[in-house]
Amino acid sequence: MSTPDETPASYRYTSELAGDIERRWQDRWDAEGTFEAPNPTGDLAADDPEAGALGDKYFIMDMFPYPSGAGLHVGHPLGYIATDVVGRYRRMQGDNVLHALGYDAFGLPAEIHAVQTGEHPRTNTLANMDNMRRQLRRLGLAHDPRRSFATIDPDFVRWTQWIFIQIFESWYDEDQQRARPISELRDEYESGLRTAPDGAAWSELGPIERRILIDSRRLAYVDESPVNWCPGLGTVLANEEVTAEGRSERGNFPVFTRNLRQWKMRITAYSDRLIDDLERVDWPDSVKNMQRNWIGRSHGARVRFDVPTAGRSFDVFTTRPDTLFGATYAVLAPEHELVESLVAEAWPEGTPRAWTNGVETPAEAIASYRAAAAAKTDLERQGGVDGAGREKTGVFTGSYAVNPVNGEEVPVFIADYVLTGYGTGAIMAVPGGDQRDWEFAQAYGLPIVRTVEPPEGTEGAYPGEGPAINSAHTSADGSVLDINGLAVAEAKTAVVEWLQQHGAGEGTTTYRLRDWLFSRQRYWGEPFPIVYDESDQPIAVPDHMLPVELPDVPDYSPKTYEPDDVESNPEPPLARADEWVHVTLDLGDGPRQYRRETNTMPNWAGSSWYELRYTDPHNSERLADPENERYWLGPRTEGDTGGVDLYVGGVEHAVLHLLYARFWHKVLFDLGHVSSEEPFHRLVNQGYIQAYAYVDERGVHVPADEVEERDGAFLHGDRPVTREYGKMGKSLKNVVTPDDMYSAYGADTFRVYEMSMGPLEVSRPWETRAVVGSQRFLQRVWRLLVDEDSGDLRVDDAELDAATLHVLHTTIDGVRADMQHLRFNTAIAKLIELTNHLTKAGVSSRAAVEPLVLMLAPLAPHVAEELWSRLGHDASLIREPFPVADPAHLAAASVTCVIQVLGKVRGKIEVDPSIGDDELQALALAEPNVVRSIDGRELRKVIVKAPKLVSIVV
RNA sequence: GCCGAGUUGGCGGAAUGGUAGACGCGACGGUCUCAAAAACCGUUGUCCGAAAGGGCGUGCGGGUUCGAGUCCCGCACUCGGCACCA
Repeated sequence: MSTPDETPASYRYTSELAGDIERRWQDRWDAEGTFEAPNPTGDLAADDPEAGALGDKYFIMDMFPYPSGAGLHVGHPLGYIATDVVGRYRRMQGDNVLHALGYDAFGLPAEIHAVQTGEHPRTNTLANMDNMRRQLRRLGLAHDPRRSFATIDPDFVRWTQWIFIQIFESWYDEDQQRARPISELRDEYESGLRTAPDGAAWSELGPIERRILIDSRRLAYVDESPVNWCPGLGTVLANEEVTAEGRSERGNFPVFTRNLRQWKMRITAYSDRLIDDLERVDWPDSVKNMQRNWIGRSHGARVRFDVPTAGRSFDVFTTRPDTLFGATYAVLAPEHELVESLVAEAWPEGTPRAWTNGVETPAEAIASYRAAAAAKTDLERQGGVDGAGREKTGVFTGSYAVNPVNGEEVPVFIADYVLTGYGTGAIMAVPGGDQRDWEFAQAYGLPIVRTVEPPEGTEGAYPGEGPAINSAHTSADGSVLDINGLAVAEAKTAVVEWLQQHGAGEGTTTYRLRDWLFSRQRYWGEPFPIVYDESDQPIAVPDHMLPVELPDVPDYSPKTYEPDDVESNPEPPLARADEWVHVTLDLGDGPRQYRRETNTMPNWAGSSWYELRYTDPHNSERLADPENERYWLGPRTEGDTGGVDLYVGGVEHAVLHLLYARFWHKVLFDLGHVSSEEPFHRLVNQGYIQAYAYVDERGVHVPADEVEERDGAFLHGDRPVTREYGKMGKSLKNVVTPDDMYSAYGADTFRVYEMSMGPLEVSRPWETRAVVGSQRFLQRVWRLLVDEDSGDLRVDDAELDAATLHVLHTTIDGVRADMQHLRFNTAIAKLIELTNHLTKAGVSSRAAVEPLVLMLAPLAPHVAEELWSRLGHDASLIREPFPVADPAHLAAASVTCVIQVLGKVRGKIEVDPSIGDDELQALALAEPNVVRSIDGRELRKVIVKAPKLVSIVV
């Protein structure tokens, strides 16, 4: 039992006191609308809008969270705290800061929960959002609460669907390199300015043919083509959602390539702009590289190979037209559309048995090879995760094609090492220059011709640089192509030129990127604003009928199948909602029967445009008023892309969300709906907070907080356990929540600790026992200002001594620089040094502690506000100017000069900062230990960098 | 295989080409206390030395420089992305 005289100081900065302070200030901020950012126009405009009164803007965004049922662990807020520190710092610079947080609330976990419980996914999602809001509010984030939203809000869905319609109602004009309204394409067809790809005139087409022609050009279109079908999930998936192992990113089910009729978005039209505009944004190189890689632009040539016996030709794509003389056979992907027309009636005389797979006729051999390829998962087809050493298989078509540069007849194979969908789905095979072709040639006894001189001792294919060899031919018409001796680059140019002149090919560019598969067979997503009429062609739902809301259904799951059931077909849950699917609508020509699209959008839809909605979250006329969009996102200088000033989030979205959002934003830019060309101007990837987990000898995880470290060993009770490093998660029993930190230390300590652990971009392990260091720091600051026993203010108005002035102003200078560059860890270190100096010097002067409190405010806002108010200020410090260093106090009274002899430090002397070179050299040479080190040797060179360094060479 | 990032004490991490290890955790010693906790003060890369001082030290091997964690060349390892992409 404690007695009164044992009671600890009642005004110590404990977790209880911190909690009281934090809750009090959070309530006050809410009540006063402290973080509301005024808009130029609309419902969030300032009450007394003077022209230009808003000041400079700064728009900060976090990658918004998915409201998971598990709630937050201490890793989640890292980025939110960092952006909050920046926002608070910018406010103290006088900026109008837009910072808010919404919720990315459609998605699979809620749907799975709904399937299991029968509860509508909205119910559970809203409950999860409430819990997250509570956890985040306690952090004291300076968000404008009026601008929060969730992607499932009917108002938000309305504009997601509206954007879909914009994309649906537009086409990509390759000449102008931009999207244009589809009506302008129709006009061009009608006026004869443009003809259909097959040359048919508009006037000759029937109404349905016209619609099909137009529909085929839309940026959002329905298409039957190979897609990733995942029977285990019952849905199709985008390429970006399939792992390298050919499985679904969610659930890890096998994925099969199937021809299915699905919605796609023509993101490939933007390939060049998506690559080129990366130069114009301030993003980490790693993310830029991942996007470049993913889009996969490669320059090369398209070469036409004629097949005289079939009266057909096919194009191949190659990045190495210089090796064309070494093309000794050609390969088509098994799915290539020309395969059937190239298959010979019978095997030519003398066909090697290996080429036929022992089958009687080419048709049968091809059919069985194609069937076998179709039944394989992508992984099986690739023969393993590692590309090396995959066994090459294929079968001869029975036909020969003509190599255009030398007239040689080369056999045409199909083989599954050639992929449909990349390039032209057909290759010229150059075994001398490509390892895969080499392996195939070895297996099938095909000739190998080297066309680049390999280094001595080369075995196998040589894909490198070198002079061209074996590469000359004189055609029947007497024209000569001779590239022997040329280096690769020149040889490429020469061959492409020759191909162009002879109508046999041309230089071209291909991309790895495929169009974005946009439909999902799920319930919990945005319905498509699309209906079909009796001709089965899609029609956009008119704007005034938006949003198209999800119907209530008894069963939220799509039909799922055995994970490896290749023959299964997608069946979305909405297809079973008969009354919703079949509707009577008046689309301008009287009430008619229509059928609704029953797929839903992928959960990337909402995050593809949410940056826009923050700027004008309640606008019911537009997705954002142009004036508001221009103010917050518009370009600020000539050539600037515009976009969010700072976007912080995990690197896991490098090629998913960030690519999709850029694509949508560019479409909206082309169509004139936004003034910015890129959504996010500056991107920072925060690291992950990781954690140790412990496994006992049975391989079972034990609670991490019960493990003790003794003599380098880890023990759970008396049982030894082994340590693993990785994620924080329930199953690993190593979760630490923000709530744990709030109650043990308070939100400010938690914030300071997370920011002090290391650079924002770096992943690091969580260590709860180190948090106390940040608490001690805040306690020392508190103690500088407040008497722990009486609670009285200890601050006086004494003048600062020179040493304190110097420390104070170098700290201000350094902290400002660190804040500018998001180096919060070193900013905190400097604030700790200042605090320790003041503590040691016994200084509690207002002239020192006021700047300290202001500098602390972005990092530990609650305790800073509390101290600021105790210092006698009535108003919040949120817009108080951040301290500015006085250059007069940046120079120290004395400087430590380092004296090196032969590059080694041999002495240190304290000198006046304004000391001259000659005087300093004399002092240095007189220093006893320096004299001893020189040991009478002759001075060959003395480098003096006054006042910090003298370097002596003997 | 290709592309990118990284490798510094027991741990997290600091260092415009100029004192390597700021700041914090931990550990050790001390003050206060009957005692403990908290708080506060001090020590803490390593080896030799009583000390003064000296040797070694930023993944490895070279180089540039009066001087290299930092710049250049080569290599190893770790992490991330892509990958039968022609």
